[in-house]
Amino acid sequence: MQSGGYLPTTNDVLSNVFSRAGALDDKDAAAIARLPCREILLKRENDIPSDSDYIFVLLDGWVCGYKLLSAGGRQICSIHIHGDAPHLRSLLPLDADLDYRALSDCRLGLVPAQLLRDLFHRSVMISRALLREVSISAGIAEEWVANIGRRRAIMRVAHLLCELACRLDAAHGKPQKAYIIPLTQADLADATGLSTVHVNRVLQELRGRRLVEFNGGHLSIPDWGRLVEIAGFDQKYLHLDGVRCCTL
Amino acid sequence: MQSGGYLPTTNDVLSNVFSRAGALDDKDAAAIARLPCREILLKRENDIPSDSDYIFVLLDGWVCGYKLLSAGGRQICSIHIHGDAPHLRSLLPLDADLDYRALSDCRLGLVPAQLLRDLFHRSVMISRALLREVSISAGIAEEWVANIGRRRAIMRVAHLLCELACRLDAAHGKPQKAYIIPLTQADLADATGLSTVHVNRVLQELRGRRLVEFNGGHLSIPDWGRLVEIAGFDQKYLHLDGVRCCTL
DNA sequence: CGCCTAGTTGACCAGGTTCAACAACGGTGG
DNA sequence: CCACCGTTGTTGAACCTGGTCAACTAGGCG
Repeated sequence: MQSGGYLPTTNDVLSNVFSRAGALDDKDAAAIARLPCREILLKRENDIPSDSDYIFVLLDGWVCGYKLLSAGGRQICSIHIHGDAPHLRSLLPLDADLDYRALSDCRLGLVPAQLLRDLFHRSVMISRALLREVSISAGIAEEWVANIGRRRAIMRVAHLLCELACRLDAAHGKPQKAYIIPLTQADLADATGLSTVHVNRVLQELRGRRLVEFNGGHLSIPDWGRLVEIAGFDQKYLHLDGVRCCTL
Repeated sequence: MQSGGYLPTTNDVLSNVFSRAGALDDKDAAAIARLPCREILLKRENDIPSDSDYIFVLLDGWVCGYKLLSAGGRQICSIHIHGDAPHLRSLLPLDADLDYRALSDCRLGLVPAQLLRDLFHRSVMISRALLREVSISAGIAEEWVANIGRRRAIMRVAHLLCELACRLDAAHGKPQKAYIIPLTQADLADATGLSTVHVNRVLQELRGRRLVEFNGGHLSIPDWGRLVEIAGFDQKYLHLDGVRCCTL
């Protein structure tokens, strides 16, 4: 886990997520602040127990949503950082499509699903916010389809790193000089549809071209402009409105 | 276009989509029935004009959501059939991530976006239904990520055909003997992240193994069980609850 | 008839995979 | 303190899936 001094609570994260679509009124804000939450710690590589009575939000650390294929192999379909609430989708009575796993040691907040569901039914702003979240995550998945389906290996990896850098900038509210990204090369491979060996070679190529340094979970991007260019990256799909993203 | 005698109206389609998450009360049903709608015809290969004042639903024919990449090439990220309302997501004031294009001649229903937005703000059932739709489409996009990222060419094509067959079955309310799928091999290629030449070879292989006949837009599946098996297909992610899908 | 689109085929090529071995590192237990 | 182990990253060589290019066929339609 990486965050500095201050530790956000589960209620903070929920209130932040729900107000992204527009300010909440006092009643909703109070209801969210009153939700009884519980925290748990999870070690890297552990699956998040899927308990349909609770929704988790990510307070600190990294999580991915993944699928194991019958043919063998794993595909990571989504990556989440502190402050994300990917699991909100499970408020709907749809079977879970994804399993979630900790990519780093992490801290999760658990909220009783039924209470959130009640909130969603009562408040227009909250249902709108939820819709917005799910809608954005659908857009990200579609960008991943395009990334994996139609880009070369080097572009794929560059594109993913661009996305993660932008989202970290947004989460911190300002452009970062360097990033802590606790993914292994195997994780990158499973997220980009490549083999770990090839991810390794691609990273060397990116390093050789002075575009990216990625070592031991530490990412730095000496030339953001050129990286964006070769990745074909356009951050619009992330909808990080308001937050100026990365250095231009 | 393919549907037989009866022609659903835009209001029919909306009411059907919105009641998938649970029965609508009389007030909502009436409000939907009262929405003023307009129909337009669109020729194959034409983009659907993106007018943020209107939401389109697909009354007849096929449509895809796609992206053009800066590196060149097109990726189809979603495919839609009659009765689908993919564009509902644009009720949110988020920039459109996808462009939509007719894969066949088709008939669209246009609904004033603001009226739908009002409905969404007033009705819990409708907001829930919308969330459900968007959530399912996110799940489908994630399955596509896994399909393109981690499956061989033959599995990818087989998987896509399985998905389309299931969705057509569901749209018609019962398993079909054969399917009309007006996609070219180039369309299949852009949806699966392959080249058209390779899609051609894969289709020959599938035909050679007596698993799939696909010619001139006509699909038949002599051995559904084996096709599902080699595709690694599991229809759960489509959430076509209630409709028994395809022949087992 | 000529044109355009969709499908088909062959030859060649390259991007990426696979396998295997090894290096670097940190953690753990004796 | 060191030996051992597991994990992650790195390298090389062989291989192969799938891409590219180019030519050709078959229909459909003005």
